[in-house]
Amino acid sequence: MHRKAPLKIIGSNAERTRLHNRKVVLGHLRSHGKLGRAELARLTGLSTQAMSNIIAELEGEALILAGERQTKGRGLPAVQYTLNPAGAVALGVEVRPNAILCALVNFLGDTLYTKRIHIKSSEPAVVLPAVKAACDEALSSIGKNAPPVLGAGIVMPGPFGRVGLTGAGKAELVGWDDKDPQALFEDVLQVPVRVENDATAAAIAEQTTGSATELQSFCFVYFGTGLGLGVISNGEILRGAFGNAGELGHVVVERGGRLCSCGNRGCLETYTSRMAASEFLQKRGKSAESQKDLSDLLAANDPDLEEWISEAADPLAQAIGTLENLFDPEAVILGGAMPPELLERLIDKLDLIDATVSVRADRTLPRVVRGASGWMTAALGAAALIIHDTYIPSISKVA
Amino acid sequence: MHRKAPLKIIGSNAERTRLHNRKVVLGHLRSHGKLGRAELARLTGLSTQAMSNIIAELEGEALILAGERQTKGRGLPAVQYTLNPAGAVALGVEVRPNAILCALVNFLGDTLYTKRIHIKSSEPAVVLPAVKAACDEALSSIGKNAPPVLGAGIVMPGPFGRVGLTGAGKAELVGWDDKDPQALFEDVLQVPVRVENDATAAAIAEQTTGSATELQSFCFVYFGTGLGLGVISNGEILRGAFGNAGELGHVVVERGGRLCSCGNRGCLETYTSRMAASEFLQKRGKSAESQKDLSDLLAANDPDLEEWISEAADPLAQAIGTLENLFDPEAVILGGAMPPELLERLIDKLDLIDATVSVRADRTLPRVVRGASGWMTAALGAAALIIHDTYIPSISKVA
DNA sequence: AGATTTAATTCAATTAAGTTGAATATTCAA
DNA sequence: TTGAATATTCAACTTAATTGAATTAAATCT
Repeated sequence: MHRKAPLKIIGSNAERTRLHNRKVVLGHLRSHGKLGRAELARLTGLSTQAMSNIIAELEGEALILAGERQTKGRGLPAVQYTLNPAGAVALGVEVRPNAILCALVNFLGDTLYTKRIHIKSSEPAVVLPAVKAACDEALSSIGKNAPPVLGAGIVMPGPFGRVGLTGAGKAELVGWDDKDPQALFEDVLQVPVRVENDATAAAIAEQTTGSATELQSFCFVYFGTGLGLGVISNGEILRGAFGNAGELGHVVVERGGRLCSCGNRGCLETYTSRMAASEFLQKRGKSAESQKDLSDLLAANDPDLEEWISEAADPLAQAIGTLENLFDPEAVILGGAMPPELLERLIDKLDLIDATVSVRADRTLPRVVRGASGWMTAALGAAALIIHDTYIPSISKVA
Repeated sequence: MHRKAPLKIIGSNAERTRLHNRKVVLGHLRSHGKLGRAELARLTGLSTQAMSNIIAELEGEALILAGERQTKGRGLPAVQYTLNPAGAVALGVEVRPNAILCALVNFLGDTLYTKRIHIKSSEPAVVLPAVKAACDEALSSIGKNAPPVLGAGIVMPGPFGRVGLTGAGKAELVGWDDKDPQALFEDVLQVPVRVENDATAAAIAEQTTGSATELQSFCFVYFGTGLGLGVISNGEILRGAFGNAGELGHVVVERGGRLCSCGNRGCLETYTSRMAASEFLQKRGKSAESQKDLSDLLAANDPDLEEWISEAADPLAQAIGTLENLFDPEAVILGGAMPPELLERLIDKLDLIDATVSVRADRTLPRVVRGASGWMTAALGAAALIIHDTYIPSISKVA
């Protein structure tokens, strides 16, 4: 993940074809809810016979469930298949300098279990066993005959690799510098592991269970410690060459503006982020370290918080304009570790740029919508990422 | 292209598998130059026998050429295969309001023919026959027993669809509003057609024959009428939901800055673009409408042009920082319809932001490099896009 | 109500394109 | 000169698709 692996382009054979087709079927079932074999055959461009075989295989593994026959006009009513929520589970873990957040989700991405564990050090020797224990507990929470574990998604603070953007107010993990987190976690957990950044994971959660289930292209602005961005474009995750794409917090919105901890001036995250809010409020003698603090202030119509929101909205609106022009998303979603009401207020205050490629006559969605938020967002997203991988073939899309 | 087509995710069968594998083989041959069957089998994860069959097929179609056996240590020396430059050709067309630029390239993307044709109107009824005639002439220029034509890439001014970013100094084509250019061109030319925006096409040209042949992820800043951006991320073209991604010219770099024709203030293209340069120089009583004018002024060390370059470099540097943080590319490439020397000067003047995710200890490439430039860039890129499609499977990448 | 049409699904046979293992050719190294 | 290493081909086999005919059940027609 943090080293640049020259991407291997490989050939296909019968086995990989079947694997691909299984994913294609699961993906269609996810987005349509329920479908019959014949309909699936049409959607996928495969023969009904092939579809029957694939369906039989998936049903045999309990990944899908046969439902009632549904009559739709003439002809034999089609047996409707749906994803089996209990067909599989996935683990999600967010590693922070002083805590581990662990989540378990079912095959639809719905939350089954969450837990927060305090850690004294973020070194691998401490983190790895703690994560192992947390995952074991999560799995035992759902009883003995648990469904297969598809894997574990791990969220760690980026950016990855030795980049000139460290100490940027980032919650750095010590002791992980020259380690390969994926290999280490895979070794300890004994399931397939994927490591991602928080914003991307949260974006996938949004697509799996949140407000982006219908979207193929969107930008997810993630309020974490800093300000991250997860981009899904035509169904694909945008990672960049080194997995560091989406460093929205350090996009300059004001030349020569506020000094940022990264050394530059005018970074978005000095205006619009949890950190920016708490610093602003601290100057007014108010503490707003936790989400609850912010919620309370907002509920009390605190004028200082209102003032911060107004102040933060402009740079954010400008940045959103940039995202629209560069990524041409269907919508921009705001989420993460901020109280939902605060995000709503922020969205209300946005004075969006009125000429970007996203200003279209035929829009159905608002340009900016609120997404899922809360402290577990990233961990749940990490788990959703694993589910996502079982739906999304790394393949043949046809316009 | 300009309507949002819900992307179809389809299954695979034996036929599609072979098609995929052919592309995989061609792609490896393109990036490695020459390879033997066994090596190709290893790279693609296929059996040597399967590779032999695929190679035989491709050789039969004259898309690849068998070369000398090459000894590499022990064992039977492997027959080296290369792409056959004369194996196929592709057409590229750029449609502008008053001209059509037509190009023909060989299977490696090398230029075989270029031509500029003046048109009186940009309406379909005028453009379509003119393009047809231009393409016919291009093809007849290479003689009677010409290789197969893979298709035609068409570059037309974006943005596509009815967006709120029109009249943005854009060279608009009249009469194309509710038309489907792809279908129209396919109908007239009788070959597969792809429609793209100029910046993306130019980016692909850069990857096929320019300075990005080794890159999987890069941003191509295209100086056209305005300022465009083509993004290739992990080998995939970033298009956005409606094909309008990369509208770099209207990214705001200065809040409340210069008034742009789009109605906003502070758009990058009001500072850094051909338009901006000619306006600047016009105020100083100098004309710089053509590339030649700019070349001449630069050769003469014109102080006004130097001043413009200095002035244009800062906003551009800031925008490049944004691109780095959002896309995490291997490099940012500057190219398009600007004299190469001017691009060099501009790059020299760039005072890049010194803390972005692209600032890495282990960089091998400069953060910003100059790419191909010239008036034909977009048309050649359109043709390169067709070549690109025959190399790039829409598929299974494995990290 | 009974016949006909339509659509979903399965059955049986076929086919495309891969894999596997043995055989052959060519070179390097001892 | 002989044996090991590597590339390639030959022949047999396997996987997972396709095709066309048969079966089932609902909707519509007479």
